[in-house]
Amino acid sequence: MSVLARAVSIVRLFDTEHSVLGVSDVARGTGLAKPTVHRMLGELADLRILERVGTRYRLGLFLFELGALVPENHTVASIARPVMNDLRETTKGRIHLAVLDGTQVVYVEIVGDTKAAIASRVGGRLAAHATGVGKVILAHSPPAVIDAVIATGLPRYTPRTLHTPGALLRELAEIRTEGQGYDREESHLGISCVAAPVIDPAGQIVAGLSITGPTRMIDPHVMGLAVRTAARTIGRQVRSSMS
Amino acid sequence: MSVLARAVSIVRLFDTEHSVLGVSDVARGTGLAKPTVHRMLGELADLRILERVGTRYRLGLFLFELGALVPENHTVASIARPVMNDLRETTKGRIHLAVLDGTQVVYVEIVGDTKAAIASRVGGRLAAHATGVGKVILAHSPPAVIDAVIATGLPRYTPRTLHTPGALLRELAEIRTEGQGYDREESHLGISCVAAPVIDPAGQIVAGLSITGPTRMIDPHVMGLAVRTAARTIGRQVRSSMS
DNA sequence: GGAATCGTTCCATTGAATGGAACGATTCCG
DNA sequence: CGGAATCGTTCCATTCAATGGAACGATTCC
Repeated sequence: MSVLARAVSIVRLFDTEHSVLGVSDVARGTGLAKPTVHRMLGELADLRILERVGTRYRLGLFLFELGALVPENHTVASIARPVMNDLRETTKGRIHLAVLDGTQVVYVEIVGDTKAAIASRVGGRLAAHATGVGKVILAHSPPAVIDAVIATGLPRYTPRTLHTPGALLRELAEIRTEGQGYDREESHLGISCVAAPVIDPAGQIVAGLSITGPTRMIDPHVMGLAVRTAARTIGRQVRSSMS
Repeated sequence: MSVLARAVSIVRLFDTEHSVLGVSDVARGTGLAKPTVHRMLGELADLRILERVGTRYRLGLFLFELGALVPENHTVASIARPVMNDLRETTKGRIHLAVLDGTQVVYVEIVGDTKAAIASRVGGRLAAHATGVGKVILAHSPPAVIDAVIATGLPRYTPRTLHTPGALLRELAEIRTEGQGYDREESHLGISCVAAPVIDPAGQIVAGLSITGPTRMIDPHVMGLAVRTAARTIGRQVRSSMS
């Protein structure tokens, strides 16, 4: 196993539930020997990837700086933020911007009350087939991308999650026709959204944008036009290549 | 030189001006042999730290996900955002939240028009002594921290930058007395700010908060109270340990 | 107060990593 | 348009960065 792979396996252990870890925690989590972990944690701290706190470690500021430079954040999210703020003001919903990564979506920006019952988190991931933003992205993706999602077995998150290939493919066709998609309590019970695709001037799907909230507060007919308009505004300003 | 150090030297080459780089670019930038760079870039791509685009590379989404978990972002910035939004609404300024890292401040959140003449960027750095947020943090830091800043030689960024130890120390004493600090065109000509310290319930300085804008739009007397109040609100909600 | 677990150090051994040489592919420029 | 320059890529003999068992003192737990 390479040194880089070992280092990444260490860094991956840190998450919202485990923000500070010690040598033995990491040795157990990675299966690496304690002296190896000890030496590697020290080196990651020297490189500012981790930060030492007493005898334990946490993720370091350098990762935040690098994260700020990743094109999805530096370019797409930066362009989207003002439009998302406007959408938030007019709809009072929680506005999500997400990109596809493999078979999951990663939330690159969220505007609105983060303490609500909705579990999404900037940097967090959810299965694409179970989210509105994910389904609008899939609707504009090549067949190989859709096949990969279907190959995950389409696990259910609520009883309303689409879990058969037929149901998903019909839904995607409908999204293409209508220009917008929905999460009808498919990722969380009680939570719904209206979503639209963010498409760049070259015609490439870049992200999904959605208005999310408690089901009783989401009016698809009224909000669909708003989110599609906002998605268009964002798409027009995103260059084809996130470089 | 260790493998991790080499990998970090590669990743450090990517910035706002160089978002996509090739094998030879990286070999020149790091001094590493091309086969070494080629193999390492491939491995960083496999680990999702970088992403391959044609025959070149860019920073990968995994770094964004890690960046979202860094406590300064996940905890401090998340707590601060709603208050910063309010401050933005009432003052029309650009609101900065920054933490100290060594002798520089790193901007962990910025609310307001990012296209303005102000060069700050989330994830970006500036010398602490030349910024309002930096000086309010220094005013509440141990002497060793201040000494380290003085040891940098206090470079000037504009003719108004405080560049002698005496001037800086007097300014820090005044900030302690008054409870707020200023950037009087010290980092950029034509740009000023009013700043206040974010102090947690344990009495520890955590961050600096500021209202920033063209000098003519910054009224210290009126805005000082607002930013100090906002900083207090944020400080009260931040736990002592960012864990 | 003793057992369990922590973090830390040492160093003989190992295999991951290196980079010069060479190659085909692509771009540049006269 | 063709040759030079530069690109990315592959090979593999050689090297030294990295490993982890053993052992230790420190700290925590019961």
